[in-house]
Amino acid sequence: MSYDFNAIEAKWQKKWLDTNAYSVTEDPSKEKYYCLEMFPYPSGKLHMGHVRNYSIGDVIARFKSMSGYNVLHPMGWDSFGLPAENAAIAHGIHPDKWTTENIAEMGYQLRRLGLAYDWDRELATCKPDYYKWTQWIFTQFYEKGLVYKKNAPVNWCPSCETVLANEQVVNGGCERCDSTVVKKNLSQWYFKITDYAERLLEDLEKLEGWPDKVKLMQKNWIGKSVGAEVSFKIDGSEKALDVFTTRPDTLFGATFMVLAPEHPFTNELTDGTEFEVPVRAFQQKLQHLSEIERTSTDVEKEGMFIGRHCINPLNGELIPIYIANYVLMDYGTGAIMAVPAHDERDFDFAKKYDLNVIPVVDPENADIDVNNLTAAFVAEGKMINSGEFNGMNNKEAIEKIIEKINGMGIGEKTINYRLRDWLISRQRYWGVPIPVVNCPTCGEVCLPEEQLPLLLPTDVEFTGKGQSPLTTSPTFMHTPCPKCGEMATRETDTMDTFVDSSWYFLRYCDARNDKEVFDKKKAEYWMDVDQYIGGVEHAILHLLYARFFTKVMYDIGLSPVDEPFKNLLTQGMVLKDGSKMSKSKGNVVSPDEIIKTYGADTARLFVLFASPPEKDLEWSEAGVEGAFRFLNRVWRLVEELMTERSEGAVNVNTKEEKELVYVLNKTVKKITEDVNGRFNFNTAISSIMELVNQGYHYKEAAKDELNQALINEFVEKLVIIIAPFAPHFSEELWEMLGHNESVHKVAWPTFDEAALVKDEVEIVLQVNGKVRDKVSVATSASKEEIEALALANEKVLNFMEGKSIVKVVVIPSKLVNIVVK
RNA sequence: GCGGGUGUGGCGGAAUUGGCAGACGCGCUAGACUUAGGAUCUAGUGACUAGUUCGUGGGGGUUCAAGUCCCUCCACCCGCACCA
Repeated sequence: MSYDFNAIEAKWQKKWLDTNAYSVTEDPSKEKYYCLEMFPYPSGKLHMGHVRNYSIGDVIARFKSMSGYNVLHPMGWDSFGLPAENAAIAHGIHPDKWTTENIAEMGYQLRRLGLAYDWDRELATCKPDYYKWTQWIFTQFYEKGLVYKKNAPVNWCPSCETVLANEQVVNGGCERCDSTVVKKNLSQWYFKITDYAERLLEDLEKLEGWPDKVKLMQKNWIGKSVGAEVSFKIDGSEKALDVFTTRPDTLFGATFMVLAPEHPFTNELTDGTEFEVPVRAFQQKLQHLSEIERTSTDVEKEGMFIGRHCINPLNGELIPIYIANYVLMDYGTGAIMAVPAHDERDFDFAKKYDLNVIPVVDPENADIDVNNLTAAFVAEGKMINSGEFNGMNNKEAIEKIIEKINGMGIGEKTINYRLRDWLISRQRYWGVPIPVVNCPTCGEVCLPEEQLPLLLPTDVEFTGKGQSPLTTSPTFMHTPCPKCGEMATRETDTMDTFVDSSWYFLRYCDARNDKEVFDKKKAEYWMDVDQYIGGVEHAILHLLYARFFTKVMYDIGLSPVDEPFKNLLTQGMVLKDGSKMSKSKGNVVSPDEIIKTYGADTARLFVLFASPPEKDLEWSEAGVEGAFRFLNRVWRLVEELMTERSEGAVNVNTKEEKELVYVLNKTVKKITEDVNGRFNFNTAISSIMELVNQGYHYKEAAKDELNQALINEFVEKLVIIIAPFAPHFSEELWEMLGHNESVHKVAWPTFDEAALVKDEVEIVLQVNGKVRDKVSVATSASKEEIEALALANEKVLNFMEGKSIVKVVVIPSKLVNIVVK
């Protein structure tokens, strides 16, 4: 017979819900703890990744709460997005209906897992009471000059028929549907995240509680390069070509210039010349390539001379101008000075087109042989072929040459970032409408706060083709200009859903506020998020955008902090048979089924026990059964010991009793350390298992002479320390033990340091580093006593026979190593 | 190509400070209880040539002592990918 998890879980879930058990308010007398898991997209059903994510968060929240913190642990829905709209197109269900139903279903599943959320703060980004404030924040950013509209070549997914941010293009394909992304010229809205590039980079250092991996990924994504912009006069023209280089020291080695084929000078310099036709052909060819074909390092470098030259400002040499596929328009100035001797890419290109190679940096101990170069020399060295700079270390020359060109008025030190501005326009319905109208007289006008929320219209057609569905709504499109009252047209783009999730953690602080975005006082109490938990797939996108939003809102005076997440835990994936659970692979295990068969407590316990949180977790049906068996084992033990206990002071006499007290204290210490910041839930649970095993041993050994006060302490502490992991189970046992208050309101147990000191310790005896025997020694024994004991040990003597002692190493309370020869 | 990570029994994983490798769980073996056992309890379970043996991806090194530190090689995973 197993314990009746169905009845127990239903009973306590109802009670927690009816009593708002985990709802919190600001309480200045208590220290706060904000525990947050990345909110889900309501796709239909929870998957095991959710179960894992939320189980981890729940243990932390419950543990912190029992440790005396005022814990904010909210949940909500990232509920705008494409799948809802695709469902509308495919099945004729309105996205709002589809989403609402999914939220209901998944919300039920979350409650079924027994997660300790403050449901009073539940939010959904697709609801007007939330997106009103997303729109309002947009207008605040607009006022600060951090939002702008620009006509630019953008990443276009032909299948989703929408624009994608750079971050949403994965291997040249759409992050969502994998279709090949193409470039398209469109007028689009951007957030000026590049204005914050330096701070987003610098402040990574503040984030001590973040995994290095994530910080490094963000650092690389921001991609700061320090260098110089240099102006090269074009021969036979008044114009000059600007290039960015990180190696101004190699200026004398520039033997050709390369423009991106889209560079405005390309056409300007070739129009009406013999080069016009071939250049156009080359441009056309590149345009038809996908992003990945265009930019992959595997693609062979290709280009052509366009008939003109630049003049090297330092030595007056004429340098031919090329266009080539490997120079990108949207980084730096879209043009480079090519130094084949010291840059791999330029070297490859020069080899292919037989261009001049002039080395200007020599390795310290050898001379470069120009004629036999097989690769560019990219390391540090000594300047050569560089006029007045010869002999200098090249690092030093960087500074000197920048000084020089600065003095000539043709260049200066510059910093470039790989990070691009954040394109937020989406030609889609199911998102936040951009709160802007285009007025024939006033131009672009943001809606004032009293006109927000700008609601999504309902009279739209979902064709899945062409422009934003909002253009099909006659009631939406036309409106008086908020400034002059003349008839104007609305923006029809909606915002990228990453905008919605960039500030939701702030809204949780005051989720029901309909007067302002949130009460700053409340945000001051709760922010920052003490622990954020989610998948590593959000290492760049979501986490970078959320940091950006928080910084801007901090600068505007809205957010009390300029970094949102103090500590970040990135949990691994849930795998089955070695690969990620997916419908197409047919290896999905549904949380519902597991809960039905074993209960939520078992499901939680398994995902926490099977693997440390940041590693991938291999699903195992046998492992789930093991977790279930363990809970039953605890249940029986508590049930059997329940009647054998009595309150009162614990007197410990027998060896068995001492051992139980020792293990009990050790376990409390271990779990506290494992759960608190280290998040080793797997070892925390294994130590509870050891404690339970010890409980059985004690029961067996003591038979009829059970120490009733000790049993009471053991049973109660056992139930308490299991509480964060198996909340319903422990709640029921706690009630059976005669308590009226929830076990989750009980203070986390402390441990007695003194109980961890044993009278005797086991010492390992080694001869030449190999274990030969183990002996029990009084903990207080001196080094000399231990050594004497070791040297008198029969087994040790056996192994020393006929040899002489070289050295004896004694580590108190641990081991003795006798080195013999 | 660049950057980061991982590698321990039949399996998932422990070993937090250089100090007994394999905690805990799964699986397996045996016993007890039982009409029965896919329940439960108890015991055992790294390998073999059974040793003063070998063993943490391979090879080398430092140390009285190495999964842990150093060098080197291999395999797999993740991120970025012509960023001048």
